[in-house]
Amino acid sequence: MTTDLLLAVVGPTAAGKSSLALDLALALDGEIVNADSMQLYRGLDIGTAKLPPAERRGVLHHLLDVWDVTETASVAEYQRMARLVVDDVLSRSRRPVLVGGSGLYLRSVLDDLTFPGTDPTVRARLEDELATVGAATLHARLAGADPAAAAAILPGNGRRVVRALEVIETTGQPFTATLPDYRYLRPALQIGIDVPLPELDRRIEHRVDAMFASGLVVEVRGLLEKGLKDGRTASRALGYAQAAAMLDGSMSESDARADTVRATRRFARRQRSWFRRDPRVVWLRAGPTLTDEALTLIRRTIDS
RNA sequence: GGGCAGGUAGCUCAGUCGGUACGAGCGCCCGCCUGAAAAGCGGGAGGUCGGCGGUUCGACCCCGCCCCUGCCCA
Repeated sequence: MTTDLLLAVVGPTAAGKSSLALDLALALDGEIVNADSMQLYRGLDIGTAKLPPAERRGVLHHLLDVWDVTETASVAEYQRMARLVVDDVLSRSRRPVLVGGSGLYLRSVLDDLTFPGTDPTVRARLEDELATVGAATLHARLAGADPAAAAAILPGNGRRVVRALEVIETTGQPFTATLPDYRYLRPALQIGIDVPLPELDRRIEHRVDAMFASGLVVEVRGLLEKGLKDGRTASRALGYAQAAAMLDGSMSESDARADTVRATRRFARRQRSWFRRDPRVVWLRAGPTLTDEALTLIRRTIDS
């Protein structure tokens, strides 16, 4: 009997995670813990498909609206917050239900990941170098300092090369460039929602249309006044970047919409490949019996 | 009816002064991923070059006819 089982609802965007999570939380005395990097932002509502308070059916939601749009997202910070929340929920004998499509964020909670610290000064200097000398040069330097990391990071991936160099410089330790094996820190069950690709693509298109129709552009106009442009992460959110481009006249509305659909589809594929890789995810087909199947699976897991 | 431009990867377009299409961007498929992860990075599959005929050892590139698209003239 596992009383402290952690639940997670995962899968690509627009698969129906929020809805299933809500059903599960209602049936199991659960509380939702957001694991979506963009829903952590205050004000990113329509474009992130954040469930409006009125539709939360009384279920407690954690880790929504905690970052200002100008802040840069950070898994490490999310990890700290999420672990505190999970412990708190469990301490009240409630069941945490993590929901979100940010794979690394999920793993930062479920698995034993430790993120080495960061140093803004070192980071800024390296990013500056990246801009001037290019990724290949920095990768060559990495090869000298940490051959294993260099072998694991592709030379063109400037971002990761910079991060690796930053860690090596600030900690004096080599950079671990590969994720740890799939092993839960504490009992957990990840339920993946499986939606056939053509169907998923259709849902994405409808969702994007609905977002534009229900005021995404107005939302973005307001966020721009709050400094969205200065936000390194939030400004790149799907739909937000496009709506902003539309507002500054560099993109037509129909292009913004089409580009958002395209980018979201690509994103969904990246999510799929991330979650499919994790052998622990139990996939259930989207459909009318999804909630029941999930509940059966959960009860069986708890009793075993 | 006449003139001009053009018809090359799913799309937009390069290209070969005749010698097996060097293609590019986007899209598509697949994968990677430890402090930006809705980000970042990589791999792959797709064209026989509008159609027919001719010239030539050899044509996508030359010639003829035809079809299609756009613009112009009438």
